[in-house]
Amino acid sequence: MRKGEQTRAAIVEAALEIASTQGLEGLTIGSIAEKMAMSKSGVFAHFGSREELQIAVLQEYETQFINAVLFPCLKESRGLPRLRAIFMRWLDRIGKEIDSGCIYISGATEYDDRPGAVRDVLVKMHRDWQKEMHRATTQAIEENHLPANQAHADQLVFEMVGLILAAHQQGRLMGDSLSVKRASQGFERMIQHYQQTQPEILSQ
Amino acid sequence: MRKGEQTRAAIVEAALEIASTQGLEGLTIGSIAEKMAMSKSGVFAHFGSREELQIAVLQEYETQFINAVLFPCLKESRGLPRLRAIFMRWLDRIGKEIDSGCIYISGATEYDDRPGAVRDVLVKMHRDWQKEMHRATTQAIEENHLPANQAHADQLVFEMVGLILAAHQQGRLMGDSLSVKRASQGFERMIQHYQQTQPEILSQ
DNA sequence: TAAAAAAACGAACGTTCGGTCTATTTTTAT
DNA sequence: ATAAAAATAGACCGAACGTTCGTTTTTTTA
Repeated sequence: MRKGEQTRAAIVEAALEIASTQGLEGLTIGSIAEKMAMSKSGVFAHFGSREELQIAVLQEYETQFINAVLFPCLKESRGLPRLRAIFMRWLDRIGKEIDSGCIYISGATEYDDRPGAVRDVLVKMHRDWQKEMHRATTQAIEENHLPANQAHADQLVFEMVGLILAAHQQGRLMGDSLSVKRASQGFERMIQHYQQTQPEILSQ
Repeated sequence: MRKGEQTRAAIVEAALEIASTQGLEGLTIGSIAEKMAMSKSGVFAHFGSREELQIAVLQEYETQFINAVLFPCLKESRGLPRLRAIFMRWLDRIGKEIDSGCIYISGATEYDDRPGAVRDVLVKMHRDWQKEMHRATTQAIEENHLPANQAHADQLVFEMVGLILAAHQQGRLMGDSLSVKRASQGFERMIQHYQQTQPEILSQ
Protein backbone atom coordinates (compact mmCIF):
# COMPACT_ATOMS: atom_id res chain seq x y z
CA MET A 1 0.00 0.00 0.00
CA ARG A 2 3.03 2.21 0.40
CA LYS A 3 3.52 2.67 -3.31
CA GLY A 4 -0.03 3.89 -3.75
CA GLU A 5 0.26 6.74 -1.29
CA GLN A 6 3.50 7.78 -2.91
CA THR A 7 1.96 7.92 -6.37
CA ARG A 8 -1.10 9.69 -5.09
CA ALA A 9 1.02 12.40 -3.51
CA ALA A 10 2.97 12.82 -6.74
CA ILE A 11 -0.28 13.10 -8.69
CA VAL A 12 -1.61 15.77 -6.36
CA GLU A 13 1.61 17.68 -6.69
CA ALA A 14 1.44 17.58 -10.49
CA ALA A 15 -2.24 18.43 -10.41
CA LEU A 16 -1.56 21.48 -8.24
CA GLU A 17 0.93 22.75 -10.78
CA ILE A 18 -1.59 22.38 -13.58
CA ALA A 19 -4.41 23.90 -11.55
CA SER A 20 -2.25 26.89 -10.71
CA THR A 21 -2.17 27.97 -14.32
CA GLN A 22 -5.31 26.38 -15.75
CA GLY A 23 -7.57 26.76 -12.75
CA LEU A 24 -9.31 23.97 -10.86
CA GLU A 25 -11.90 23.71 -13.62
CA GLY A 26 -9.22 23.59 -16.28
CA LEU A 27 -7.65 20.67 -14.48
CA THR A 28 -8.31 17.49 -16.49
CA ILE A 29 -7.42 13.93 -15.68
CA GLY A 30 -5.95 13.57 -19.14
CA SER A 31 -3.54 16.44 -18.62
CA ILE A 32 -2.36 14.96 -15.33
CA ALA A 33 -1.95 11.54 -16.88
CA GLU A 34 0.19 13.02 -19.61
CA LYS A 35 2.33 14.95 -17.15
CA MET A 36 2.74 11.86 -14.95
CA ALA A 37 3.30 9.53 -17.90
CA MET A 38 0.45 7.39 -16.63
CA SER A 39 -2.84 6.22 -18.03
CA LYS A 40 -5.98 8.21 -17.33
CA SER A 41 -7.52 5.29 -15.48
CA GLY A 42 -4.39 4.88 -13.39
CA VAL A 43 -4.66 8.47 -12.23
CA PHE A 44 -8.38 8.27 -11.77
CA ALA A 45 -8.25 5.19 -9.55
CA HIS A 46 -6.50 7.12 -6.78
CA PHE A 47 -9.42 9.46 -6.31
CA GLY A 48 -12.66 7.95 -7.53
CA SER A 49 -13.89 11.18 -9.05
CA ARG A 50 -12.58 14.40 -10.46
CA GLU A 51 -14.22 16.27 -7.62
CA GLU A 52 -12.23 14.31 -5.04
CA LEU A 53 -9.09 15.10 -6.97
CA GLN A 54 -9.87 18.80 -7.01
CA ILE A 55 -10.49 18.75 -3.28
CA ALA A 56 -7.20 16.91 -2.71
CA VAL A 57 -5.45 19.65 -4.68
CA LEU A 58 -7.08 22.32 -2.56
CA GLN A 59 -6.02 20.56 0.62
CA GLU A 60 -2.45 20.28 -0.60
CA TYR A 61 -2.46 23.97 -1.40
CA GLU A 62 -3.80 24.81 2.04
CA THR A 63 -1.06 22.82 3.72
CA GLN A 64 1.63 24.54 1.70
CA PHE A 65 0.05 27.92 2.26
CA ILE A 66 -0.16 27.59 6.03
CA ASN A 67 3.37 26.24 6.23
CA ALA A 68 4.78 29.02 4.10
CA VAL A 69 2.74 31.96 5.34
CA LEU A 70 1.37 31.40 8.83
CA PHE A 71 3.71 29.13 10.76
CA PRO A 72 6.94 31.10 10.28
CA CYS A 73 5.18 34.18 11.65
CA LEU A 74 4.14 32.67 14.96
CA LYS A 75 7.63 33.32 16.29
CA GLU A 76 7.09 37.04 15.77
CA SER A 77 5.82 38.86 18.83
CA ARG A 78 2.08 39.11 19.24
CA GLY A 79 0.37 42.14 17.81
CA LEU A 80 1.37 44.36 14.93
CA PRO A 81 4.76 42.69 14.29
CA ARG A 82 3.09 39.35 13.75
CA LEU A 83 0.25 40.84 11.72
CA ARG A 84 2.68 42.66 9.49
CA ALA A 85 4.80 39.54 9.11
CA ILE A 86 1.77 37.49 8.07
CA PHE A 87 0.62 40.03 5.53
CA MET A 88 4.09 40.42 4.09
CA ARG A 89 4.60 36.67 3.79
CA TRP A 90 1.20 36.36 2.19
CA LEU A 91 2.06 39.09 -0.24
CA ASP A 92 5.46 37.60 -0.86
CA ARG A 93 3.79 34.35 -1.81
CA ILE A 94 1.49 36.16 -4.22
CA GLY A 95 4.56 37.75 -5.75
CA LYS A 96 6.10 34.35 -6.31
CA GLU A 97 2.82 33.15 -7.77
CA ILE A 98 2.71 35.86 -10.42
CA ASP A 99 3.98 33.30 -12.92
CA SER A 100 1.80 30.44 -11.76
CA GLY A 101 -1.30 31.74 -10.03
CA CYS A 102 -3.04 31.26 -6.70
CA ILE A 103 -5.84 28.70 -6.74
CA TYR A 104 -7.49 30.34 -3.74
CA ILE A 105 -7.99 33.43 -5.86
CA SER A 106 -8.78 31.81 -9.20
CA GLY A 107 -11.02 29.32 -7.40
CA ALA A 108 -12.93 32.16 -5.80
CA THR A 109 -14.19 33.39 -9.17
CA GLU A 110 -14.49 29.90 -10.64
CA TYR A 111 -16.74 28.64 -7.88
CA ASP A 112 -18.58 31.70 -6.63
CA ASP A 113 -21.52 30.59 -8.75
CA ARG A 114 -20.93 26.84 -8.90
CA PRO A 115 -22.40 25.01 -5.92
CA GLY A 116 -20.93 21.71 -4.85
CA ALA A 117 -18.35 20.05 -2.68
CA VAL A 118 -15.39 21.89 -4.22
CA ARG A 119 -16.97 25.24 -3.53
CA ASP A 120 -17.80 24.22 0.03
CA VAL A 121 -14.21 23.23 0.72
CA LEU A 122 -12.89 26.39 -0.89
CA VAL A 123 -15.21 28.62 1.12
CA LYS A 124 -14.17 26.92 4.35
CA MET A 125 -10.50 27.47 3.54
CA HIS A 126 -11.09 31.13 2.80
CA ARG A 127 -13.06 31.45 6.01
CA ASP A 128 -10.41 29.70 8.08
CA TRP A 129 -7.68 31.88 6.69
CA GLN A 130 -9.61 35.07 7.26
CA LYS A 131 -10.23 33.92 10.81
CA GLU A 132 -6.46 33.70 11.27
CA MET A 133 -6.05 37.18 9.86
CA HIS A 134 -8.82 38.40 12.11
CA ARG A 135 -7.15 36.87 15.16
CA ALA A 136 -3.81 38.48 14.38
CA THR A 137 -5.53 41.82 13.88
CA THR A 138 -7.47 41.51 17.12
CA GLN A 139 -4.26 40.74 18.96
CA ALA A 140 -2.71 43.88 17.54
CA ILE A 141 -5.62 45.80 18.97
CA GLU A 142 -5.30 44.05 22.33
CA GLU A 143 -1.62 44.93 22.44
CA ASN A 144 -2.54 48.56 21.81
CA HIS A 145 -0.66 48.59 18.54
CA LEU A 146 -3.90 49.64 16.95
CA PRO A 147 -6.72 51.68 18.54
CA ALA A 148 -9.02 49.55 20.66
CA ASN A 149 -12.12 49.00 18.64
CA GLN A 150 -13.07 45.49 17.78
CA ALA A 151 -15.16 46.66 14.85
CA HIS A 152 -12.04 47.62 12.95
CA ALA A 153 -10.68 44.10 12.72
CA ASP A 154 -13.16 43.03 10.04
CA GLN A 155 -12.49 46.17 8.06
CA LEU A 156 -8.74 45.68 8.23
CA VAL A 157 -9.00 42.10 7.06
CA PHE A 158 -11.25 43.20 4.21
CA GLU A 159 -8.77 45.80 3.06
CA MET A 160 -5.85 43.39 3.33
CA VAL A 161 -7.75 40.95 1.13
CA GLY A 162 -8.27 43.76 -1.33
CA LEU A 163 -4.60 44.62 -1.48
CA ILE A 164 -3.71 40.98 -2.08
CA LEU A 165 -6.30 40.59 -4.81
CA ALA A 166 -5.13 43.76 -6.51
CA ALA A 167 -1.52 42.63 -6.37
CA HIS A 168 -2.49 39.31 -7.92
CA GLN A 169 -4.61 40.76 -10.69
CA GLN A 170 -2.36 43.66 -11.58
CA GLY A 171 0.70 41.46 -11.49
CA ARG A 172 -0.72 38.63 -13.54
CA LEU A 173 -3.18 40.16 -15.97
CA MET A 174 -1.74 43.64 -16.37
CA GLY A 175 1.92 42.75 -16.05
CA ASP A 176 2.46 45.42 -13.41
CA SER A 177 5.85 44.66 -11.89
CA LEU A 178 5.19 47.13 -9.08
CA SER A 179 2.03 45.47 -7.85
CA VAL A 180 3.63 43.78 -4.85
CA LYS A 181 5.27 47.01 -3.80
CA ARG A 182 2.02 48.87 -4.14
CA ALA A 183 0.23 46.38 -1.93
CA SER A 184 2.84 46.61 0.81
CA GLN A 185 2.71 50.38 0.56
CA GLY A 186 -1.05 50.21 0.87
CA PHE A 187 -0.71 48.06 3.95
CA GLU A 188 1.64 50.47 5.68
CA ARG A 189 -0.60 53.37 4.79
CA MET A 190 -3.59 51.54 6.19
CA ILE A 191 -1.83 50.76 9.46
CA GLN A 192 -0.60 54.31 9.73
CA HIS A 193 -4.10 55.61 9.23
CA TYR A 194 -5.67 53.40 11.86
CA GLN A 195 -3.00 54.33 14.34
CA GLN A 196 -3.81 58.01 13.87
CA THR A 197 -7.55 58.02 13.58
CA GLN A 198 -10.35 57.95 16.06
CA PRO A 199 -12.28 54.74 15.36
CA GLU A 200 -15.83 54.78 14.14
CA ILE A 201 -18.23 51.97 14.70
CA LEU A 202 -19.42 50.30 11.54
CA SER A 203 -23.19 50.49 11.65
CA GLN A 204 -24.62 47.04 11.20
CA MET B 1 -29.94 42.35 -43.12
CA ARG B 2 -31.85 44.21 -40.43
CA LYS B 3 -33.18 41.02 -38.90
CA GLY B 4 -29.70 39.62 -38.56
CA GLU B 5 -28.35 42.51 -36.54
CA GLN B 6 -31.37 42.28 -34.30
CA THR B 7 -30.84 38.59 -33.66
CA ARG B 8 -27.15 39.08 -33.17
CA ALA B 9 -27.76 41.71 -30.53
CA ALA B 10 -30.22 39.44 -28.76
CA ILE B 11 -27.69 36.61 -28.83
CA VAL B 12 -24.97 38.81 -27.34
CA GLU B 13 -27.35 39.90 -24.63
CA ALA B 14 -28.22 36.31 -23.76
CA ALA B 15 -24.58 35.33 -23.93
CA LEU B 16 -23.64 38.10 -21.52
CA GLU B 17 -26.12 36.78 -19.01
CA ILE B 18 -24.68 33.29 -19.25
CA ALA B 19 -21.09 34.50 -19.13
CA SER B 20 -21.85 36.52 -16.01
CA THR B 21 -22.51 33.39 -14.00
CA GLN B 22 -20.55 30.76 -15.92
CA GLY B 23 -17.60 32.88 -16.97
CA LEU B 24 -16.45 33.57 -20.51
CA GLU B 25 -14.88 30.11 -20.69
CA GLY B 26 -18.05 28.49 -19.39
CA LEU B 27 -19.97 30.16 -22.16
CA THR B 28 -20.92 27.55 -24.76
CA ILE B 29 -22.71 27.97 -28.05
CA GLY B 30 -25.06 25.18 -27.08
CA SER B 31 -26.17 26.96 -23.91
CA ILE B 32 -26.89 30.13 -25.85
CA ALA B 33 -28.82 28.21 -28.50
CA GLU B 34 -30.97 26.64 -25.82
CA LYS B 35 -31.63 29.97 -24.14
CA MET B 36 -32.48 31.57 -27.49
CA ALA B 37 -34.53 28.60 -28.71
CA MET B 38 -32.30 28.44 -31.76
CA SER B 39 -30.05 25.86 -33.29
CA LYS B 40 -26.36 25.85 -32.51
CA SER B 41 -25.46 26.55 -36.10
CA GLY B 42 -27.94 29.42 -36.21
CA VAL B 43 -26.21 31.07 -33.29
CA PHE B 44 -22.77 30.21 -34.56
CA ALA B 45 -23.32 31.77 -37.99
CA HIS B 46 -23.55 35.24 -36.50
CA PHE B 47 -19.99 35.15 -35.24
CA GLY B 48 -17.86 32.68 -37.12
CA SER B 49 -16.04 31.50 -34.05
CA ARG B 50 -16.52 31.19 -30.34
CA GLU B 51 -13.67 33.61 -29.80
CA GLU B 52 -15.48 36.29 -31.80
CA LEU B 53 -18.56 35.66 -29.72
CA GLN B 54 -16.63 36.03 -26.49
CA ILE B 55 -15.14 39.27 -27.70
CA ALA B 56 -18.57 40.55 -28.70
CA VAL B 57 -19.77 39.78 -25.18
CA LEU B 58 -16.86 41.69 -23.70
CA GLN B 59 -17.58 44.67 -25.92
CA GLU B 60 -21.23 44.64 -24.93
CA TYR B 61 -20.21 44.58 -21.28
CA GLU B 62 -17.82 47.46 -21.79
CA THR B 63 -20.52 49.57 -23.39
CA GLN B 64 -22.93 48.89 -20.54
CA PHE B 65 -20.21 49.49 -17.98
CA ILE B 66 -19.15 52.85 -19.38
CA ASN B 67 -22.75 53.97 -19.76
CA ALA B 68 -23.66 52.96 -16.24
CA VAL B 69 -20.50 53.97 -14.39
CA LEU B 70 -18.54 56.63 -16.21
CA PHE B 71 -20.92 58.79 -18.24
CA PRO B 72 -23.32 59.79 -15.46
CA CYS B 73 -20.34 61.02 -13.44
CA LEU B 74 -19.04 63.46 -16.02
CA LYS B 75 -21.64 65.95 -14.88
CA GLU B 76 -20.06 65.97 -11.42
CA SER B 77 -17.52 68.71 -10.93
CA ARG B 78 -13.94 67.90 -11.79
CA GLY B 79 -11.73 66.55 -9.04
CA LEU B 80 -12.66 64.64 -5.94
CA PRO B 81 -16.45 64.89 -6.41
CA ARG B 82 -16.20 63.21 -9.80
CA LEU B 83 -13.65 60.66 -8.60
CA ARG B 84 -15.84 59.74 -5.66
CA ALA B 85 -18.90 59.49 -7.90
CA ILE B 86 -17.09 57.17 -10.29
CA PHE B 87 -15.87 54.90 -7.54
CA MET B 88 -19.27 54.77 -5.89
CA ARG B 89 -21.05 53.99 -9.13
CA TRP B 90 -18.49 51.32 -9.88
CA LEU B 91 -18.99 49.86 -6.45
CA ASP B 92 -22.73 50.13 -6.78
CA ARG B 93 -22.54 48.12 -9.95
CA ILE B 94 -20.48 45.45 -8.23
CA GLY B 95 -23.14 45.34 -5.54
CA LYS B 96 -25.82 44.72 -8.13
CA GLU B 97 -23.61 42.07 -9.70
CA ILE B 98 -23.30 40.07 -6.49
CA ASP B 99 -25.94 37.70 -7.84
CA SER B 100 -24.62 37.52 -11.38
CA GLY B 101 -20.91 38.35 -11.45
CA CYS B 102 -18.64 40.77 -13.25
CA ILE B 103 -16.96 39.36 -16.35
CA TYR B 104 -14.15 41.88 -16.08
CA ILE B 105 -13.22 40.30 -12.76
CA SER B 106 -13.90 36.66 -13.55
CA GLY B 107 -12.24 37.14 -16.93
CA ALA B 108 -9.14 38.49 -15.24
CA THR B 109 -8.46 35.17 -13.50
CA GLU B 110 -9.72 33.09 -16.42
CA TYR B 111 -7.38 34.69 -18.92
CA ASP B 112 -4.39 35.79 -16.89
CA ASP B 113 -2.62 32.64 -18.11
CA ARG B 114 -4.43 32.03 -21.39
CA PRO B 115 -2.92 33.97 -24.28
CA GLY B 116 -5.07 34.88 -27.25
CA ALA B 117 -7.40 37.44 -28.71
CA VAL B 118 -9.87 37.33 -25.82
CA ARG B 119 -7.17 38.04 -23.31
CA ASP B 120 -5.81 40.87 -25.43
CA VAL B 121 -9.21 42.51 -25.61
CA LEU B 122 -9.79 42.03 -21.90
CA VAL B 123 -6.43 43.53 -20.99
CA LYS B 124 -7.10 46.53 -23.18
CA MET B 125 -10.46 47.12 -21.50
CA HIS B 126 -8.90 46.90 -18.05
CA ARG B 127 -6.17 49.25 -19.15
CA ASP B 128 -8.61 51.75 -20.66
CA TRP B 129 -10.73 51.76 -17.55
CA GLN B 130 -7.78 52.22 -15.26
CA LYS B 131 -6.68 55.10 -17.46
CA GLU B 132 -10.05 56.71 -16.82
CA MET B 133 -9.63 56.20 -13.11
CA HIS B 134 -6.13 57.59 -13.32
CA ARG B 135 -7.38 60.65 -15.12
CA ALA B 136 -10.06 61.33 -12.57
CA THR B 137 -7.52 60.92 -9.78
CA THR B 138 -5.02 63.20 -11.46
CA GLN B 139 -7.70 65.83 -11.85
CA ALA B 140 -8.45 65.60 -8.14
CA ILE B 141 -4.79 66.32 -7.52
CA GLU B 142 -4.80 69.20 -9.98
CA GLU B 143 -7.83 70.69 -8.25
CA ASN B 144 -5.94 70.49 -4.96
CA HIS B 145 -8.48 68.09 -3.54
CA LEU B 146 -5.59 65.73 -2.99
CA PRO B 147 -1.95 66.63 -2.28
CA ALA B 148 -0.02 67.46 -5.43
CA ASN B 149 2.09 64.47 -6.23
CA GLN B 150 1.53 62.70 -9.48
CA ALA B 151 3.08 59.50 -8.16
CA HIS B 152 0.08 58.95 -5.91
CA ALA B 153 -2.41 58.53 -8.71
CA ASP B 154 -1.20 55.04 -9.62
CA GLN B 155 -1.27 54.00 -6.00
CA LEU B 156 -4.79 55.32 -5.50
CA VAL B 157 -6.06 53.50 -8.55
CA PHE B 158 -4.38 50.32 -7.33
CA GLU B 159 -6.08 50.55 -3.96
CA MET B 160 -9.46 51.31 -5.51
CA VAL B 161 -9.11 48.21 -7.67
CA GLY B 162 -8.35 46.25 -4.51
CA LEU B 163 -11.44 47.51 -2.73
CA ILE B 164 -13.60 46.60 -5.70
CA LEU B 165 -12.09 43.13 -5.99
CA ALA B 166 -12.54 42.52 -2.28
CA ALA B 167 -16.17 43.64 -2.43
CA HIS B 168 -16.79 41.27 -5.33
CA GLN B 169 -15.10 38.27 -3.77
CA GLN B 170 -16.41 38.72 -0.26
CA GLY B 171 -19.90 39.40 -1.52
CA ARG B 172 -20.09 36.53 -3.95
CA LEU B 173 -17.97 33.75 -2.51
CA MET B 174 -18.23 34.48 1.19
CA GLY B 175 -21.76 35.82 1.26
CA ASP B 176 -20.68 38.94 3.11
CA SER B 177 -23.59 41.34 2.88
CA LEU B 178 -21.44 44.18 4.23
CA SER B 179 -18.81 43.95 1.53
CA VAL B 180 -20.04 46.96 -0.45
CA LYS B 181 -20.21 49.07 2.67
CA ARG B 182 -16.71 48.01 3.65
CA ALA B 183 -15.34 49.00 0.28
CA SER B 184 -16.92 52.45 0.41
CA GLN B 185 -15.61 52.87 3.94
CA GLY B 186 -12.17 51.86 2.72
CA PHE B 187 -12.39 54.45 -0.04
CA GLU B 188 -13.28 57.27 2.32
CA ARG B 189 -10.51 56.24 4.67
CA MET B 190 -8.05 56.19 1.81
CA ILE B 191 -9.04 59.68 0.66
CA GLN B 192 -8.92 60.98 4.18
CA HIS B 193 -5.43 59.58 4.61
CA TYR B 194 -4.06 61.11 1.45
CA GLN B 195 -5.54 64.47 2.33
CA GLN B 196 -3.69 64.43 5.63
CA THR B 197 -0.35 62.94 4.71
CA GLN B 198 2.76 64.34 3.16
CA PRO B 199 3.28 62.44 -0.07
CA GLU B 200 6.22 60.16 -0.68
CA ILE B 201 7.54 59.28 -4.07
CA LEU B 202 7.26 55.63 -4.99
CA SER B 203 10.76 54.54 -5.92
CA GLN B 204 10.70 53.15 -9.42
C1' DT C 1 9.40 -17.91 -3.31
C1' DA C 2 4.54 -18.38 -3.96
C1' DA C 3 0.06 -16.47 -3.05
C1' DA C 4 -2.61 -12.44 -2.24
C1' DA C 5 -3.39 -7.70 -2.80
C1' DA C 6 -2.72 -3.43 -4.81
C1' DA C 7 -1.77 -0.59 -8.70
C1' DA C 8 -1.73 0.52 -13.39
C1' DC C 9 -3.18 -0.26 -18.04
C1' DG C 10 -5.92 0.15 -22.32
C1' DA C 11 -10.02 0.09 -24.57
C1' DA C 12 -14.41 1.57 -24.67
C1' DC C 13 -18.71 4.20 -23.18
C1' DG C 14 -21.84 8.13 -23.45
C1' DT C 15 -21.69 13.02 -23.57
C1' DT C 16 -20.38 17.54 -24.89
C1' DC C 17 -17.54 20.59 -27.16
C1' DG C 18 -16.54 23.95 -31.30
C1' DG C 19 -17.09 23.77 -35.89
C1' DT C 20 -18.61 22.38 -40.99
C1' DC C 21 -21.73 21.53 -44.63
C1' DT C 22 -25.90 21.37 -47.17
C1' DA C 23 -30.63 22.20 -47.50
C1' DT C 24 -34.52 24.98 -46.44
C1' DT C 25 -36.94 28.85 -44.84
C1' DT C 26 -37.39 33.71 -44.21
C1' DT C 27 -36.38 38.28 -45.24
C1' DT C 28 -35.15 41.92 -48.36
C1' DA C 29 -34.95 44.33 -52.75
C1' DT C 30 -36.46 44.83 -57.29
C1' DA D 1 -44.78 38.99 -57.35
C1' DT D 2 -40.43 37.25 -57.92
C1' DA D 3 -35.62 36.71 -57.67
C1' DA D 4 -31.65 37.35 -54.85
C1' DA D 5 -29.74 37.38 -50.45
C1' DA D 6 -29.65 36.42 -45.76
C1' DA D 7 -30.82 33.61 -41.85
C1' DT D 8 -31.69 29.34 -39.74
C1' DA D 9 -32.07 24.35 -39.23
C1' DG D 10 -30.32 19.84 -38.79
C1' DA D 11 -27.21 16.26 -39.56
C1' DC D 12 -22.66 15.34 -38.77
C1' DC D 13 -17.40 15.53 -37.66
C1' DG D 14 -13.27 14.76 -34.77
C1' DA D 15 -11.58 15.67 -30.37
C1' DA D 16 -11.77 15.77 -25.52
C1' DC D 17 -14.18 15.02 -21.36
C1' DG D 18 -15.08 11.94 -16.90
C1' DT D 19 -15.94 7.40 -15.96
C1' DT D 20 -16.27 2.14 -16.16
C1' DC D 21 -14.46 -2.36 -16.67
C1' DG D 22 -11.76 -6.50 -17.37
C1' DT D 23 -7.00 -7.59 -17.65
C1' DT D 24 -2.22 -7.36 -16.71
C1' DT D 25 1.65 -5.93 -14.13
C1' DT D 26 3.80 -4.74 -9.94
C1' DT D 27 4.21 -4.71 -5.13
C1' DT D 28 3.48 -6.52 -0.65
C1' DT D 29 2.72 -10.24 2.54
C1' DA D 30 3.13 -14.77 4.32
